Amino acid sequence: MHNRCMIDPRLITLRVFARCGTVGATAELTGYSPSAVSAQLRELQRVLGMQLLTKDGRGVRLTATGRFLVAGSDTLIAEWESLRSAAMAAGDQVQSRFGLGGFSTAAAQLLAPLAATLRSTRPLLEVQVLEANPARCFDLLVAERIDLAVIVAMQSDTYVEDDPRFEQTVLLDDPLDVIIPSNHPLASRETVTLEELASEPWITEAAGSTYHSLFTAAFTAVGVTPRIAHEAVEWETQIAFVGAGLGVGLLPRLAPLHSAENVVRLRITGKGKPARRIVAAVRRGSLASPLVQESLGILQVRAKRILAARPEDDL
Amino acid sequence: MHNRCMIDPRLITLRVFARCGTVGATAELTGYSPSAVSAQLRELQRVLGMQLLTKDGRGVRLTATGRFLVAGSDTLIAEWESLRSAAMAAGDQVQSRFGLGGFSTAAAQLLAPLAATLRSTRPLLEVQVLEANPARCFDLLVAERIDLAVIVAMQSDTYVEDDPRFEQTVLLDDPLDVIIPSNHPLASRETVTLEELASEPWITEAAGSTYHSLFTAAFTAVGVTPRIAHEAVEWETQIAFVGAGLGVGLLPRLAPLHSAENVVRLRITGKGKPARRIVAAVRRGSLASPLVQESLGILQVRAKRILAARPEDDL
DNA sequence: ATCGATCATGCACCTATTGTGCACGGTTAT
DNA sequence: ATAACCGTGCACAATAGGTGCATGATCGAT
Repeated sequence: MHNRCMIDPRLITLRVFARCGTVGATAELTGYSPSAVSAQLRELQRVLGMQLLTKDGRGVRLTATGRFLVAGSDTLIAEWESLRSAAMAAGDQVQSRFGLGGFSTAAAQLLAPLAATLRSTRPLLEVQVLEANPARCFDLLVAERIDLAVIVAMQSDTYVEDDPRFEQTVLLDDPLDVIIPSNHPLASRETVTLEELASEPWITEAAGSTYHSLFTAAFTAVGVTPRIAHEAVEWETQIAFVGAGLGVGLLPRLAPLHSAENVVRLRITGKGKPARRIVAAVRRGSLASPLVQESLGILQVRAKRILAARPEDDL
Repeated sequence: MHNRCMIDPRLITLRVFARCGTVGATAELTGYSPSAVSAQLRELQRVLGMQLLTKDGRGVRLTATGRFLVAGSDTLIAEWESLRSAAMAAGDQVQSRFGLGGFSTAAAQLLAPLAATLRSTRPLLEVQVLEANPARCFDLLVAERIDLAVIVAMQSDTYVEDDPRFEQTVLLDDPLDVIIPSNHPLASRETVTLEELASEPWITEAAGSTYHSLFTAAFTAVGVTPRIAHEAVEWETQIAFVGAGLGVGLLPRLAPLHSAENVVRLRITGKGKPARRIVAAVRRGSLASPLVQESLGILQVRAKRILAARPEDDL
């Protein structure tokens, strides 16, 4: 289970620490115990002869040298990933472990089939799927726990498109639909605009969550300020709220609506066509790896099939 | 004493193996036992999931994948050295170990003072000097046993100026003199040309040795084919041979002639002014390291002082 | 062909690196 | 003041990783 990476695991630990800021969180993310993380970082400083950490309140903080090292290590990691991938591709070799990460519907609709396919085409490959939210997926990528993540990219999210640590591939744009109670005046319509629903009570996720920013982005695009009446965490909960007549909500096309008979799904028309973008992310440099290539191919096919299954859709 | 490097030591071992071709030689060079090297390479293949070695007769040989990996790892190592050096420089940090390598007179005249200076300016730095011939110095650099080498560069040698693994700095050009018996007809002269000594019996090192190629290069430059009468390994032996009237020889200016009273040293004039070029070599990327910078500075000063001590010389 | 030399590797054994679990001291929030 | 949190040191345990020797395989020389 240990280092499949050529870079000293302690440096990886330092990188994870740089992301989450505390020894405890680093331990949780890497799978080590807090004392192990502490010892690793101490050893790293001793071996390199650098002071990387300083006491800061009840925690520790990276020194300037530490930040410098972490920042510079990005290209180092990418270089290694690139080399490893190229060597795997050049030698027609097989790797033994492959970690996947993803979030909710993405995981269900894309990762599960991918894992199943890989399991059949490469019987002796050990595939592991971890469900985690996008932010954690990136952490897991950094921590080398997973090799590929399928995540939802926000337009206005903290993650930047050109992070030197990752490479991303767009899989598909999943449009957001509106779900309203079946006894709603607009329930017989095929399509609506967000403006028409401006005065409705909305149901969304808690502020700060992954989908809340998607929600607000959709409305700011059309210049409407929605009234948020309720908050739900799971899609199922939100659907139940809508079914109970508490309000209306946004639901990605990929999220199934099977169990709710008193809720209808309407497509959104107008200038603001909100969508969530589903992308695959890998560590920078690993794109050339045969397994990553194959996986991306499978995901692309799956995405195309999903798009094709839609009746007559906007591109 | 172990990994001061962030790159997996097993990859370093693989790189050393790529240079010397046998497990035994790799073990000797890295300081491990043969079984350890064997186990390391086996582990490396298991972890990476690549077949890097193949049986070849009674030995093993790199596969195409293995060669690819080794070739690509050059930039990876350089990248790390560069990062480490930059971090050291940025953070005003000190490293604890510093390995020097060099050859014969170079070691004596340049490395010894350097080591002494470093020992005084950085008391808690552990300086280690290894005497080794140029080829082995490069091996030791690859094996991370030393960090800086002072070696003699041949014009027509196997090492290439732009090896992606090393960076080299010219320290000084050390001209070759002629040594002849003091009862020789030309002994009263100040200078001679190689043409004048074309028919003399020459004393040099065995073919294939470091200085033999320097020797032949000097003569091919003036279009003369010398008659090699005797072979000697040490300068002292050669000088003794000349003193005994067995022939004449070439001697670098830096090699001292103190103990021989019946031998005279003559400068060479004419179009072919043979010289050996003394250069400092480090792993590519480590030039930015404060210690390397300081060391190179000290060496340059020392080289300049040596040049200045010469009466009136060719540039 | 035979013998010896050379080379890689497996095995038994040992060392020491490295991880865990728990307790402790310092720091912040209530 | 008390409680919660964070990082670290320590005893102990696991295991990765080392050595030394014996073994098998191959090549060169007599």
